[in-house]
Amino acid sequence: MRVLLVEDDPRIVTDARKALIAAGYLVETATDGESAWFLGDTEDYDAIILDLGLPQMDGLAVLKRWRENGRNTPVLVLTARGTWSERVEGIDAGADDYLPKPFQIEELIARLRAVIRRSAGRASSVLRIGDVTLDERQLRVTLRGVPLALSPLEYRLLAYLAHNRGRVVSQHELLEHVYGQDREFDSNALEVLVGRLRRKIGSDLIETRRGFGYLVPAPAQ
Amino acid sequence: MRVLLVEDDPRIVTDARKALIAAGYLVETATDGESAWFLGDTEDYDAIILDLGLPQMDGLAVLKRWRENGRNTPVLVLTARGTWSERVEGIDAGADDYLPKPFQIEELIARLRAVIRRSAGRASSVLRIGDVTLDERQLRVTLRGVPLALSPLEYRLLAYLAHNRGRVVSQHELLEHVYGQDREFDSNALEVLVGRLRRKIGSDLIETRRGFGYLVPAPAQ
DNA sequence: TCGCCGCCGTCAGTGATCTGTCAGCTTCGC
DNA sequence: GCGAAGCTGACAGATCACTGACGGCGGCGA
Repeated sequence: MRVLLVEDDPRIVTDARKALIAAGYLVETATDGESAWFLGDTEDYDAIILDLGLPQMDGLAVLKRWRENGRNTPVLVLTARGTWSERVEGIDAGADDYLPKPFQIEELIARLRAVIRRSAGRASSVLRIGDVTLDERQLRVTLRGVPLALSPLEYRLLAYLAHNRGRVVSQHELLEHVYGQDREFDSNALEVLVGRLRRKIGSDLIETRRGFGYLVPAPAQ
Repeated sequence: MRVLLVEDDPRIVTDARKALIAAGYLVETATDGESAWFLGDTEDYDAIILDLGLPQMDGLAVLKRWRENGRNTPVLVLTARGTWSERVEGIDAGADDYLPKPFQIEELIARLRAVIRRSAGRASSVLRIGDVTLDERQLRVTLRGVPLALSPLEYRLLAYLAHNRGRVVSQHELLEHVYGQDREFDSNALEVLVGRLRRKIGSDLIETRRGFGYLVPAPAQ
């Protein structure tokens, strides 16, 4: 975990740095707004600890510029200024958490952990099967980067097979999971569906195990 | 954005409710712990504002029971009790933020915005979606810099989709968060609303995932 | 109090898409 | 080579979402 500490008070820098390193973080520091902005904009940190009272460029301005540039590195704001309007501004500028000075170093570290943990929860789940990418949040399927238009049933079929990659899935099981409970077996609807899906994603991704079901092979190791 | 306000002081309820509605939120209220717990456990809110001093069941107990049931709706805790230990208890019970009484209504709203934003993993309170800018602080929506006049429902719809950018949101979920408890499922009101919103913001911002719902695509990386 | 206006739900029509069925064909295992 | 299993193209009914029109309702100013 790599952390940028932006603070101009040397005493706080020394103390916080020591504690952060002891807590297992890789710490880099900036002591003025200009260099803080540059580092935060060009380097990739897991979190930034930002003091609002800075020489050269106000911390709030730094934060706003990062956010305007689309940087969403989690930022923990430190401030001595306790009025509510300042706090509102800090919050609205895009701070992820807020810690008034003076603070216990333990609380700083606890909040930093929390901020990083929250930001880690944002990762989206994307499955890759050969040339096909399946983004479950966006319900988006791409083939070599080209978006595919799958129907709801086709999507569900693919998603189920992808989740059970490396295992042969029976037609019966597929019917249950793709269509739900009330499904008749005396139809070839599923076979038709598989065919339509194959035409879109490439016919080699889904293998047929005659008499048993279908299979998306596990990646070769 | 749908918010549950749990508070027994009628004065605060009235004031806060008015301000929250003016800020574009869909507000539902509970005045005692029992009903608060029930609503928070059964309905889906984007955030909950919870007063700790409540009749029937202590706010802290309510919060703990939600968390024990796996509910992780962001909770903003209000309390008159300002001691350090109470605050720690609130945080330990699973509060996402903490606001001591008395408070300015502006700070309440700013913190609410922040809590919702963080739960969505978003950094800034100004959302940009293509040519459209949504400033939640000012309740302003612009298209290429030109202010747009959105109705309350259109605003809530856009805000909810924008907050859930990159995720497909079902019609059912949208009805809940835009219309609240008194929602009807056998109507195409939502489709009409989407159509009206699209006419104002441009028809390509909100994608339809037939059979699944709507989506504001994540920014291209 | 009246009338205007904006908001918003309803409804019906439309086009597009989805999907089950069927018939005929291919493939596979034996 | 045979039969069963699976595949495919064509078709049509069902479903879904979009749109324009209409009108009820409430707020607001005269």
